[in-house]
Amino acid sequence: MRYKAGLETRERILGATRSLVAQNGLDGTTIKAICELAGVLPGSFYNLFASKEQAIVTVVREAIDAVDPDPDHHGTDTLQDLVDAYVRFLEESPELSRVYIRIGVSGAGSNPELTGRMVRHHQERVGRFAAAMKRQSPDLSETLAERRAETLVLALNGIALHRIIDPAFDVAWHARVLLDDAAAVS
Amino acid sequence: MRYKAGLETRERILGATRSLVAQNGLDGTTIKAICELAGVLPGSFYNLFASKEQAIVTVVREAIDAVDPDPDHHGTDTLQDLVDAYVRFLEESPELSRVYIRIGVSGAGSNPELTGRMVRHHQERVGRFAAAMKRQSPDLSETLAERRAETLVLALNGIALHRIIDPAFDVAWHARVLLDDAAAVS
DNA sequence: TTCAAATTAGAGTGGACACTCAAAGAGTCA
DNA sequence: TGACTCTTTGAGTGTCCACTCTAATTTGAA
Repeated sequence: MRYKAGLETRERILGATRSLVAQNGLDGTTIKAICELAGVLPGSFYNLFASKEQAIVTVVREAIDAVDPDPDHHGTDTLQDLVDAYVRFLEESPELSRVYIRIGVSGAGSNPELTGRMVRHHQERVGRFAAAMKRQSPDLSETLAERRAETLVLALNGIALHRIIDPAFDVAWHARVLLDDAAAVS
Repeated sequence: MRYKAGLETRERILGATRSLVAQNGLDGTTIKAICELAGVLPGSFYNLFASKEQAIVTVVREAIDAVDPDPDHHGTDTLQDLVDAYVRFLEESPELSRVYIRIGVSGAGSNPELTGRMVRHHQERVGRFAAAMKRQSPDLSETLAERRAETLVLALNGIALHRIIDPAFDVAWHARVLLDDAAAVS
């Protein structure tokens, strides 16, 4: 894995895995399909990855990390910033976002490392939304902000999900409705 | 399929299928597991069902139908009635509701009949929510009510989804937040 | 140019899968 | 009871899966 050729092949394999997981889900993605799309034979695949799962986990990690934008902005962004960032992620990285939603949905399969990562990611995400909420309406109690933030995050996931079935679905508009409704209360 | 024994076996198989699909998803459910849980051998399974898919489709249909409560009430129920009914379904039929969410959400696999059924179900559901919204705030335009209703339905799905990962999740509370937020705007 | 290490090729393995089938066993009529 | 149909049995089939292995080829540092 030190030569240039190997690194290129690795990228081709990850790209193929990303597309296939986005299209067919975690279970529906086979080594054969990955190899064909990447223009590689099984021997090459297993020279670079220990297992099918390793390739998929790599792609999934990539997807989870891509959802959390600008980690530096922690503590300054508004609720709208966070919602906008998510919408942008959904629109600008359709393949990665499909991967992200697929795991969120299928519970990350049976991989414990991935499940743990997804749960932690969710908690962090809710925390970040809750902090933005509290900044916006300081008289909100800590726990109420957390719970309301979770409602919003999960609702956004519900919206994002529908795009797997209907690619033309207007995610931005619906996300905006959720944001406005939440704002109308506080 | 005319004798009593056959009908009983059929029910046992469907029950096993329902549990397994709820637990392991559509792809993760195997004939072997269904047969073991139902206390039946493959030959018996194939005496009653033409394929694994047929058994799964039967269970999925059941789940989709169970979401739509009281079809007679059409045209009289409030938004809160509809939300409450969904929450009740989620809490009282956990297995069916997991099946429902798994397909609604994963795009029903690659079965076109099932996908079509799910899309139609979604549209009807949105229509029913939209009608309740218009009844509540008559000055809402037709299309706006539809789109806002869709936002609500999808957000509810997002909430329901989280229960697959966390069975202790308080669906009712979060559903209420969505309902109240939506009401606060109109 | 040499040569060890990295990379590919591609046939092959064992296991799990959905599904079949012929024969034996029950249930339900006349 | 006889006769017919439905049901169960359980070993068996072919296919596809993730994954392995050996030998050939390519790479790049010295």
